[in-house]
Amino acid sequence: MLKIGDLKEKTGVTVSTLRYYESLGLLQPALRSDSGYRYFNDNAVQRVLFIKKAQTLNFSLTEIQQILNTHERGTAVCSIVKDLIDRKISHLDTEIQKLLESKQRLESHRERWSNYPDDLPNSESVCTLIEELISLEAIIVD
Amino acid sequence: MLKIGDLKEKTGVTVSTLRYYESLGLLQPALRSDSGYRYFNDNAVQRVLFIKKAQTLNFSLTEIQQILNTHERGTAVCSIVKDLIDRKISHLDTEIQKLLESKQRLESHRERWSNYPDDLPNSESVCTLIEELISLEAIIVD
DNA sequence: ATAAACTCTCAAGCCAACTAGAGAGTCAAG
DNA sequence: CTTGACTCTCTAGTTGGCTTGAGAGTTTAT
Repeated sequence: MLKIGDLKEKTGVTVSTLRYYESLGLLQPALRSDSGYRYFNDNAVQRVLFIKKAQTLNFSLTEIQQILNTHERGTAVCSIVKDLIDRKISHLDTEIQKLLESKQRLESHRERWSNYPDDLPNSESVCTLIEELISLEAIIVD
Repeated sequence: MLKIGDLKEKTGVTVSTLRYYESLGLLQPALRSDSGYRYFNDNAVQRVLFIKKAQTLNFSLTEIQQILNTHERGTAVCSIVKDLIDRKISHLDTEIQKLLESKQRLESHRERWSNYPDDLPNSESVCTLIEELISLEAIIVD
C-alpha cells in the first residue's frame, strides 16, 4: 500500500496535485486509515501515469475522466473513445492551422519591414513598424 | 465624441470589455463628463481594432500594451517591436511543433487501432482502445 | 415629465490546472 | 518519548481575458 507521498515518488506528481485529482474523481485511494491517511494500491501508479501521458496528448482532465469513467463502467465503448480521439485530432488540426496562419502573417510583416531601414535616431517617424501595424490593420488582417 | 456604447457599435467589442481594456491601460477616454461618462475620439476606434487584430496575431493584452506604450512614449524603438515579433514567431513555432506531435501520436494510435475489430457486444475485453492506452503507456509516450 | 435606454462603480464569478499556506493531527526512527 | 517528517482539511491565490450582477445615476425621445 502506498501513502500519498509514495505515490508522488513513483509518479513525479506533487501531493497536492494528487489530492486535486482525487477531488475531480480521477483518482481514488483504495482505502482511508482511521486517521484519514490515503492508501493507494499499485494500480494508482498506472492511473496517474496514464493521466500525465494523456495530458501530453492534449487531453483535458475532463476528457481524461471521461475515458477513465468509460473504462470503469465496464461497458464496451471503444467507439466513444474513438470519437473523442477523432474530435481531438480535428481540434488539433484547427489549432495548428490558426497558429500557422498567425505565424505566416507575422513573417510576412517581418519580411516587409526588413525592406525598411531602422529608424534613424532623430527621424520624424516614431517607428515604421508600429505605424504600419497600427495604420494598416486592414492589410495585416485580411 | 463617442460614448462607450458608440465605441462598442463601431468595434464590436462589448462595453464591459472596453472598460476592462481601460483598466489595463490599453485605452483612455479623451475626456470624462461631469457625470462620469467616458467620451472617446475616433482614434479610439483604431486603437480598439488594433487590439483585436493584434490578438488574432496571438499577442497577449500585455504584449499589446507594450507595443502601444512604446508607441506612446514616442521613442524610436522599432527594434523592440521587432524583437517582440521575432520572439512571438519562435514561440508560435514551438507551439505548432507541440501540437503537431500530439496530433501525430494520436493519429498513429488511431491507425493502429483501426487494425483491431470493434469490440463485440459480449466480448470479454472492455475496450481494446482503452486497454491499450492504459497498459501501453510506454509505447504511447515514447 | 416620464420612461426607456444608457452609463457608472465595484465586487465577484468563470475557465483550467494547479499551488500555497494555515493549523492541526499522525507516524516512524532513534 | 520525542522529534521530525509526513499527512490531513480547508481556504484562497494564480494567470488571462473576460462576463455578470447589483444598485445607482444620467441622457434622450416622446
